[in-house]
Amino acid sequence: MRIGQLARSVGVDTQTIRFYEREGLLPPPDRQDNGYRIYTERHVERLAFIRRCRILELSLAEIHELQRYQGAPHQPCRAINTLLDDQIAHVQSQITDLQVLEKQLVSLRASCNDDREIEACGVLEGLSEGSMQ
Amino acid sequence: MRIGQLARSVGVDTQTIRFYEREGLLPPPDRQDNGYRIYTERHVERLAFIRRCRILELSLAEIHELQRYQGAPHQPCRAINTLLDDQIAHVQSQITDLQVLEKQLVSLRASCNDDREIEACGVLEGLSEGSMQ
DNA sequence: TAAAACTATATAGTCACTATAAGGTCAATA
DNA sequence: TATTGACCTTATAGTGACTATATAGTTTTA
Repeated sequence: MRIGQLARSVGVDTQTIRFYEREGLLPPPDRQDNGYRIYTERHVERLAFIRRCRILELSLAEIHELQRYQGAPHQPCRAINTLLDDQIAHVQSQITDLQVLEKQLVSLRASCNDDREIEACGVLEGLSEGSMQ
Repeated sequence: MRIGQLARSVGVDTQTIRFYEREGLLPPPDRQDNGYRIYTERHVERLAFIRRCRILELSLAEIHELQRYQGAPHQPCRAINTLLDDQIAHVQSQITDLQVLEKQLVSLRASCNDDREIEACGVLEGLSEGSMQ
């Protein structure tokens, strides 16, 4: 299949596919005489793998790492689980940070309604005078 | 004061200060004969305002917008509150997304322990076979 | 036959910095 | 006096994961 069909079947842009190839995440496929890339089922699977990892917000470097593990099937899988544990910890800390941020924003928002002049706006005041922790 | 002292007093890098100046967020200060920037208390306040906004994850464009409002003190402050409401909504949706992500990661992680070979690793299997929703 | 849909490469833009290079200025010290 | 070190200047490139644009060649469809 050509790049457009691969793109549609996995749900990514053709540009993204070429980008993954340049980055070494997707092996360079054979070419037709006219230079068009021709992909196989293997490529579909490989690209789908990448996308699933991206949905889980693994970085391209981490995906690269996972691909290296795939090439060494008889090694222990501890490193894979560590990678995932790190990602879980990272996501959890992001959630915590955002919850703090939300509280700050909501509290700032509560300091004003919509019927004032900017001069008297509690929000701008709060931001200007550093009444944040 | 010079750029280093401003940087220390607000807790940013000198590069970041010059960057904000280039971006139009911080007004260009006067210069000494040797070309060094000299800052006033006004600049300290202005920079601190920017940093407080950044802590709340407002974009530089949004901070720019807030600064424009500061120059029009007799306009209604509805737009400011809308900006904040949008930011709150954005943060809340990020939190929701990350919570879904965390569930997926934890569930994937539960499919393996550390004592297998990569070939049998439940994590890699889960990622490869698309057993995700 | 001509238009449309597709493919190719190369290059620049996004965001908010951060890093690096290459150099000028100033005060204190050897 | 020479030099070290801390500070300042500008310009340019890099980060991550794409996304957009420009330009051109090819295939398919009307």
